Amino acid sequence: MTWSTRQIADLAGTTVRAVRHYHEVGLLPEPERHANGYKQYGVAHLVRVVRIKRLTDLGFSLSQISAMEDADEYPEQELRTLDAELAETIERLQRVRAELGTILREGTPTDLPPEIALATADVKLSETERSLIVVMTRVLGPRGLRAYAEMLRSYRTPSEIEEFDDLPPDADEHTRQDLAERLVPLIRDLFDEHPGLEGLNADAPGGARYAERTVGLAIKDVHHPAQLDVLQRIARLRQTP
Amino acid sequence: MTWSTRQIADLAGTTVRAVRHYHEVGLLPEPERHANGYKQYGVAHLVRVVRIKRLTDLGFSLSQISAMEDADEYPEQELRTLDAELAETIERLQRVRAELGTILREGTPTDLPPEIALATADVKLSETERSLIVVMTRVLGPRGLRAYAEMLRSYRTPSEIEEFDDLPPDADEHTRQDLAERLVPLIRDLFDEHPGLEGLNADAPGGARYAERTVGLAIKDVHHPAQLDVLQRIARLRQTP
DNA sequence: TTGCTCCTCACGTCACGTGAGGTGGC
DNA sequence: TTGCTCCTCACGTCACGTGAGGTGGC
Repeated sequence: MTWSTRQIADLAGTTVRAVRHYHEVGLLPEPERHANGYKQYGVAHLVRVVRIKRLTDLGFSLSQISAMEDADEYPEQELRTLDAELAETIERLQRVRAELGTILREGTPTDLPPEIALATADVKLSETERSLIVVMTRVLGPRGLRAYAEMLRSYRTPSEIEEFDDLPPDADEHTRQDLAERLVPLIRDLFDEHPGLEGLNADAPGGARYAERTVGLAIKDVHHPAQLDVLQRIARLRQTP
Repeated sequence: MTWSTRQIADLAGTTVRAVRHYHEVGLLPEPERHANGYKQYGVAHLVRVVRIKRLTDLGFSLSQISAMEDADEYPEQELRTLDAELAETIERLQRVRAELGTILREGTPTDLPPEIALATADVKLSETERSLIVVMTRVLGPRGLRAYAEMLRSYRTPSEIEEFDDLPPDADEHTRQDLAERLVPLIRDLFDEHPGLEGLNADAPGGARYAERTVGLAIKDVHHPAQLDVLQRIARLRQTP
């Protein structure tokens, strides 16, 4: 008598499968059956399913609900914990929305962290530059990142860097030495204009050495031998003025 | 050369298992391997994992990310859709929090819908009464529910109803008739004081007939034959004044 | 016989988590 | 030999969704 599975599901505002699932996990006792094997639910079952539905809608897990039924006292602690979790989730989602807002307003790329993305909003960068920026964002500390972003804000790829990026792998020594010599002053200017670049990796989370090694590996990975040779020449030129 | 699985995972701020999962679903190409079978990731892989991490943190699913990589144009539509979904989620969670707030402030039970829970906040009810209220909340429409809640607000279980709830299953005819006769005027008063009770199920979502049948079944379920006999006597008494 | 409702397996979903069992270089 | 890191299965998580295949009464 009374109700079939579909009927309590509809009455409780849930699905047939959910009701069966509550049987499976032991949250809802199985009712008696009709001669043909059909389940027959009563008011007590409906009350339980409605309760489960209410609590899952609030955000409780089935095992929490199960524990609360067992405890059988007013679940104040659980309610407060859930409320705090919801507050945290809401805050996180609001931060995400704020970020989505900037992305949509500024048309910033989706693959860089917010600050850096904003700093590079109206800067054209090569693939290589973008890749190395990503690596930087992963090894720098907050202060280093800010200094780096500040530098990027006024950065415009010089034609010499374009030359460097497009350097043929078989470029002869003269070409490489010449390019190195023309790059050195640019780098000097960059450091002069942005003193923050000096101690860039001072607050790197993994340590300055780790940051340095990581960026070094990245640089080796994205450049071919001729380009690496130019970089070595630059290093030598900067050491012996 | 360059990085092991653990190393890109750490650099990207994710887990080794996540990186492997991205291989499994085809979001991340497998890198070359060292002689011993160890994977060797490069900058391109790191950039990709960081991008995936950013997008999943924003709330995109892996298949959405996959589709966005294929499309390769600025995913404005997707960003807007996600933003709208987040706005909706936030609103829902805020409603839930508001409800949790009332529950915590008023100490209302967690198994009744908000309005009704408030209406019955300082009313002592028997198990049977509570069960039938739950059933009512599932069959009434919004207007019916409001009228019902309004009635409950001033409801105090009369001693005759307590008698009815505690009626022994083998109560003799005289007892049952006497109880029925004493209950009739109470019910009349209830309807007189709350005219809204008249068309209670007029806006029931499943139809008035369905609501009536459902509540009828519920009443049959929670009472024993002696009690049902009293209810029949009441019905007869009310029809022939 | 056809439709409709109910039933019980049992695999699928999503983004990984978590061992189990084995290998390679110090 | 012991520790550490890496590897590949492969099952587990959570709350159900979704068929597959079969039954019972009109």
